[in-house]
Amino acid sequence: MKSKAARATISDVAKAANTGKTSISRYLNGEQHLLSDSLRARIERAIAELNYRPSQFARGLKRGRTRLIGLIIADITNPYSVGILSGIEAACREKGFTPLVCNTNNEVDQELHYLDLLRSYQVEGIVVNAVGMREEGLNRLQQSALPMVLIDRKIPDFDCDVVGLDNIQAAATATEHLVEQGFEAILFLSEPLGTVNTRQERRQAFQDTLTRYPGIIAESAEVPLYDSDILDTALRQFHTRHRGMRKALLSANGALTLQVARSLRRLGLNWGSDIGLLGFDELEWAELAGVGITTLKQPTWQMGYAALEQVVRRIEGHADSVREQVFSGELIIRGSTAR
Amino acid sequence: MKSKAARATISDVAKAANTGKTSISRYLNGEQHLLSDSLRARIERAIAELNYRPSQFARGLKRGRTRLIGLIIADITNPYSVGILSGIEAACREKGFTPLVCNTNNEVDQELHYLDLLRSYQVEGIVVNAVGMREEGLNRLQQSALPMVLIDRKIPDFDCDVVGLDNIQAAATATEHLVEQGFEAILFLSEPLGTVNTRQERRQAFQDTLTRYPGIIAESAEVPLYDSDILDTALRQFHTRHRGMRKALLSANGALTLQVARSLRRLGLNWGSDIGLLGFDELEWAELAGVGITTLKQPTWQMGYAALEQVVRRIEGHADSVREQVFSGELIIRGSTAR
DNA sequence: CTGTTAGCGCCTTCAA
DNA sequence: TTGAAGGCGCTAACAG
Repeated sequence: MKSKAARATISDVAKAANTGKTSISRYLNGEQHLLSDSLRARIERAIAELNYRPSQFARGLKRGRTRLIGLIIADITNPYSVGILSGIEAACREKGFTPLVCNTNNEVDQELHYLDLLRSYQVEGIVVNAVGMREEGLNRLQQSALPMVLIDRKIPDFDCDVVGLDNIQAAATATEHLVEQGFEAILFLSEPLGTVNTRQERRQAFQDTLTRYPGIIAESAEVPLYDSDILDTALRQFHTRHRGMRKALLSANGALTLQVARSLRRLGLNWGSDIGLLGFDELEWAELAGVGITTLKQPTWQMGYAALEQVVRRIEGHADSVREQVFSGELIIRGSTAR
Repeated sequence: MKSKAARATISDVAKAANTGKTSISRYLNGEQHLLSDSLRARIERAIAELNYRPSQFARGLKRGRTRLIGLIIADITNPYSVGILSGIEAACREKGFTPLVCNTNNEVDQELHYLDLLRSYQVEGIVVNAVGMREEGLNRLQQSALPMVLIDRKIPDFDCDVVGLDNIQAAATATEHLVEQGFEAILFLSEPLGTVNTRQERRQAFQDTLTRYPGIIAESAEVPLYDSDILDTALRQFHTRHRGMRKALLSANGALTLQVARSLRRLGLNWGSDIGLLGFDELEWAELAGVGITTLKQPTWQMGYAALEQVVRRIEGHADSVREQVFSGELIIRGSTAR
């Protein structure tokens, strides 16, 4: 009975199977057809007996293949990110990779720290869910010639595979729904646009759509996520400015929708009756909040899965031109946009 | 401008700094005081120029210290887990470890799969939110005398550090709150108890507490998380069985609370007015759901942090007897338990 | 203070 | 069909 902590090595197995390391290595690497039946049987027994597992570290060192994939997630707390993560995880499992999850907590220096970290662990590829990420970190990424896929948003001036939502279509769908429901003034709410293409595209599509409906008032505001005063003020003013009209809010992401709902509560406004509300990103509690909140659901799991597939494709040497995969959103209608 | 993919190695740096590898290694490992100023300066320059980062793989191979910690999370989708993860992450960052996150999706074989995986990456310790670790997994774990800390629940017949909630106190607090609010019949809802000590303890404490209030009806039910029929039936029957009484539900975890709220919606019952509702685990949307849902909040972040601290302590050789760390819950009162 | 050397566990020629 | 030998990048004696 081997009770010492020392992990069995390939040599131990070789000895136990009464053969050389090479054969063990072959056995481990799918070249079993090269081995005689008896040898293979011996090897199998030895491995089982010693409870042997090859060291990924030694392997990685030797072949440069670590089977590790780095994930940079801006905010693990965000349900959007969790959906993505979940899809990536599943895909990793299927493809034989292991994700190294890094939560940057929306902080730039964490981001830099983690980029170094991922490099030092020699990840074979990176998936970046850039929600909230800023320029500096992204620039840093460009330098490493590592297979990389962006999720949700692009990096300005940097060609790279992207997996994201069809923002134009989604925002148009959402806006048109509000129009159909008879809202006369609509406020588009987003976190500060910055250089985030996702936010820009959504707002642009919102505005473009409403130019086709000249009777309808289109406004937009940029609000920081965690400043409730600013948000309260924006909403209150919008509400009083258009007294007597049917008004609606269009929130550009799920985290923001939560804040908006809280703000409406504070202001004593009810979505559905006093004001319309539609938010990007599905929320598990959307149906439970008052009369329900209409959402535009992103297929996050699929997007995560697709992103990982794409990095793996790159890792395996696919050198096609940059690929942009775009998924469709789905409108889930609830009470907050009822007539 | 070095644009080739080849990462710089310690030898490259040595060459560039016109010295030997040893000095570089010393520089990297905090033995800088052993180096002359000029040499140190040369090394610094070389490292910066080559953008060199030591390979954790080579290091791990050599020293057996991978600085990797495995996390086994039962369900990454659960906000509880996310809170834990977040605390672990922060602690890892502080202590210089990197988490390898594995989501078992509540499946026992995933758990086994990941245990092997973590072993092959030679993690130095693991933190486990166990799903159903039995015999097989246990044996493997015990053999590999790997530092390990459990979160939330224990594993039957397995001595191991644990970090969890003070279930007795928490359940008592919750139950007493319901009593104080004048509820006359209370239904304790939990996923099937199985061998999960957490669930058992909560229910036990619920029952024990109510024996002190003989006038109050105590019932309990075990419902699978994703079978809405069973849940609907349980709730409907409980409701009709005690017509005319003030009734309340006590849900044993956050994921379940969500299902309960949905079920109440389907049944047309309003929490707060038709029936009381109190759930373990804080929910970000708790205040937005109708009149609000009273919750018993667990300090998840702190629990994750503490768990990681404990593994690290073990990794560093602390051989104290098994340690059980227990955190207090906090009751957050909202409309669902109002008089 | 600095450099040389011998592996860590594994894969990969190359030779038998 | 099998095995021996060398080296991946790094650290840790051991010498200078």
